[in-house]
Amino acid sequence: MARAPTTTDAFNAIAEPRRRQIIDLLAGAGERAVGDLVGALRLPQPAVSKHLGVLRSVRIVSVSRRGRRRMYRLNARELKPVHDWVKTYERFWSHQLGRIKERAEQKAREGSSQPNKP
Amino acid sequence: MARAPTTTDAFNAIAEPRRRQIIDLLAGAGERAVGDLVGALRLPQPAVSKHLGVLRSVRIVSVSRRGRRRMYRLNARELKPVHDWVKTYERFWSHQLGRIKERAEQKAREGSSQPNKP
DNA sequence: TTGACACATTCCTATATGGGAATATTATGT
DNA sequence: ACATAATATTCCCATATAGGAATGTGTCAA
Repeated sequence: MARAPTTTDAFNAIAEPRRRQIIDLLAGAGERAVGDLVGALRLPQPAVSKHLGVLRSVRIVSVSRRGRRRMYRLNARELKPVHDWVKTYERFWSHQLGRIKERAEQKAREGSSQPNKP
Repeated sequence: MARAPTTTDAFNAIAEPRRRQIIDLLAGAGERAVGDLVGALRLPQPAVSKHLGVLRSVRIVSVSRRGRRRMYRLNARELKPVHDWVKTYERFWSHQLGRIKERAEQKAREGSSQPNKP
C-alpha cells in the first residue's frame, strides 16, 4: 500500500504546513476569498486552490459563492479528532504535577509488565 | 515539490494510523519490545520496524537495547507542537460558552474585513 | 562454532503527492 | 456578445511512501 491520501482524514490533511497556515488564516477571520489567501500566503493561486480542495474534502473548510469569488470559512470542528487524540498526551509535558502523576501511574503499571531478565 | 517525508516532523509522522496506534501502545507501558508490538498490532515485523524507524527519526520514540531485544519507549514531548497548534481551536467546539465567546470575537473582527459589496 | 532468536535493512511496486504551467470555468461589467 | 476578473482543473514530474519478500545484523545458548 502507498501512503494514505491527504484527503483521507484531518490527520493527513494538516500534515502539510501550508494547509495549517490556511487554517490559521481562516481562524482569524470569518470568511476569506481565495485571492485574499493567495496574497497572504504568497503562493501561486493554483497551489492555494489545490490546498483548499484538500481541506474541503475533509470538511475542514467550506465554501460559499459571493459574486465571482468563493468565500472560504473554517469548520474547525473537524479538528476535534486530532485534538482528542493528542490531548491524552498533554500530561506528559504539562506541570511538574502532571509528570509526577504520570510517573506514578507508570510505576503502578510496571510490576505486571517485564518481570524477567531473559 | 513532492509531499513532505513522513520523517519531517511530528505532524507528518502521526498522519499514519498505525503509528498512532504504536504511540498509544507505548503510552500504556513504560517500555515495549518490538515483538510485543508486532503481537499487539498484528502486522508483520518489518512493517512495525519501519514505522518505529519513522517515529525514531522524529524523536517520538527512543530505543534501548536489552539483551537481544530493543525496548522502545515513548517520548511524548515531541507531540507538544501538535497539541499546541490544535489546542487553539478547542474553543470552536467546546461548551456552548466557548462558542458564544468565539462568535463574539468573530463579530468584533468583522467590521474591518469585508466592508464592501463589489 | 553453530543455530536460533529478535530486529533492522534492502529491494520491489502501485500510488499519491505539491508545485509549475497551461487551460477551463464561472460571474461581472459594458 | 465580449473582455476580464476570480477560481478551479488538468497535465506534468521528481519524490516518497506502506507493505511484501528476502536478506542482513547482532546476541544468546549450548
